[in-house]
Amino acid sequence: MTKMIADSLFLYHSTKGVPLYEAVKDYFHDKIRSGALKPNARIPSENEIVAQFGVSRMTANRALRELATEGKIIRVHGVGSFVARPKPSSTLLEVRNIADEIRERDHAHTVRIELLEPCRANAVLQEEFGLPSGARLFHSIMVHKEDGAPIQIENRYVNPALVPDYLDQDFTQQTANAYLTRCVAITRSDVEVEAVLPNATECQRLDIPENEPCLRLKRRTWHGDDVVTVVYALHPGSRYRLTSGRI
Amino acid sequence: MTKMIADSLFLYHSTKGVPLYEAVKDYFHDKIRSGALKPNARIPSENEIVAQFGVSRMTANRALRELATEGKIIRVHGVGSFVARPKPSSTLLEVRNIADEIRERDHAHTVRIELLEPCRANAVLQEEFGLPSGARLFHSIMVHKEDGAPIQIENRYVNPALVPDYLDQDFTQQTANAYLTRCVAITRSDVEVEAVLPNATECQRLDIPENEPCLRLKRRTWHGDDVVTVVYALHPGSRYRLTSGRI
DNA sequence: TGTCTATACTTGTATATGGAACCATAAACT
DNA sequence: AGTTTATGGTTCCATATACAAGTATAGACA
Repeated sequence: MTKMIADSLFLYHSTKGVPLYEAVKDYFHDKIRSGALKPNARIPSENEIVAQFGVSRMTANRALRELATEGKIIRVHGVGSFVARPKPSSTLLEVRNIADEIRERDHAHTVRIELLEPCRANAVLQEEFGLPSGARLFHSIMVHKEDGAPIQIENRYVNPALVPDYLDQDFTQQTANAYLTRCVAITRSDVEVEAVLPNATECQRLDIPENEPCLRLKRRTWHGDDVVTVVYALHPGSRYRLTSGRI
Repeated sequence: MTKMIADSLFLYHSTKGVPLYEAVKDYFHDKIRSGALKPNARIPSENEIVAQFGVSRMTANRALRELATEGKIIRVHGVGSFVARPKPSSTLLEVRNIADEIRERDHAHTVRIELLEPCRANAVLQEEFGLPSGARLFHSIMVHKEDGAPIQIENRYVNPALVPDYLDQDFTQQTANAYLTRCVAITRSDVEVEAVLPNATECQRLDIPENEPCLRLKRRTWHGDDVVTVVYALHPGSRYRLTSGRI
């Protein structure tokens, strides 16, 4: 009677090229997805898998271990393995580089540099960078365009200690983002998104009417414990939208 | 002379409770993070690790294999293992359940049900659900409040084929989101975020002035190939902000 | 009845061993 | 010179084996 089960495993493994441990993984993963194994249901122990499928315990172990790290099942030392509850529906939104996004749509990306100069940190920037009062920073303002239409005001502050040559770059050839990521390794970053009304200058730069709402992204990037850059990106609501790829 | 290297591994392993393969992982992970091993640099082969650290090849294998699945290194069959290039900076934004978010801030979450009835799909909804023209749907509108202040209008459409009892629920006890995720397993979802100006009704429901910009999230959730629900969530820009936890 | 103990079963780790598949390079051959 | 063939190194997979450590349960004991 172990024959039937072994056969269904064989289905997964018959197409050669699939490792045995993958076949075992897929076997249980399918049972979970189809609902045949419901949340909290018990998964056969490693030794039971050995007996039923005729594989070694180490390959059973690898199959279950990887299912666990993928969040499909939960393993409890000394007790057993159980189907994990599906994650509470939270969706991940990928905030991407504007230039890449535009190019991927096969549109033309151009940038206009409005400002590129040193400056001093005000109270807010001190807080963001975690730097002492009046610290020196670099400041740039650029307008990104998609097929000629302004789509983002990039208002960026840069830590000169980490990127001393920032002001000398030609950002029409290489976006600030690209330069910075090549210059220093990014270890962490965070983002905030909100809806705001732009001021007069911003309206003019984005070529939009006075009361058009905008998406404002604030993104901080870190190298170790140091903030590399803080960028405020302002997008006109009519021409831009954040999208989750998938998942 | 292998002694020195073995000693530095011993540092990681000396604190008992750390498995050997973890110690090996940490050893190389630290070298990568510190910059001692730069991108594309070669990592010792499994056999070299065996010789240098005196561990078995399988534990060296597990260490490197896990580093690879974590994206720290890249392994090439028949060639060797190499330090991976750090990911281009794209950040993930987690879009969460509004009620959970509020409760996590230790604030009071209340909801007011404005509408709960069957309806027919218009052209847009047909498209979203992938249903035939004039299909039946359920429609609900609720206003979520944080400590009494309106913070979200949840405008939701539900596929009756998957959730036939939607209209009979008491959504003051359990949010629609919670009910749906308990009812049917969510296999996929996507989100879009944009900035918009609310209309008069929405302003009144959110208790905000006419020209306050709002964040509008559209979220579709799937069960297999079927759309379970489409929800439009409208947040006042002054009281809400999307935030990335970390990563 | 309540408490301790032995036992069996579980996952977790570590080793030794073997073969397959893949790649680069050197050597042999045309 | 150009092509083919060995060869040594690499990752990858699978097995057999052993012990450690956690958990639950049955049974002995007070």
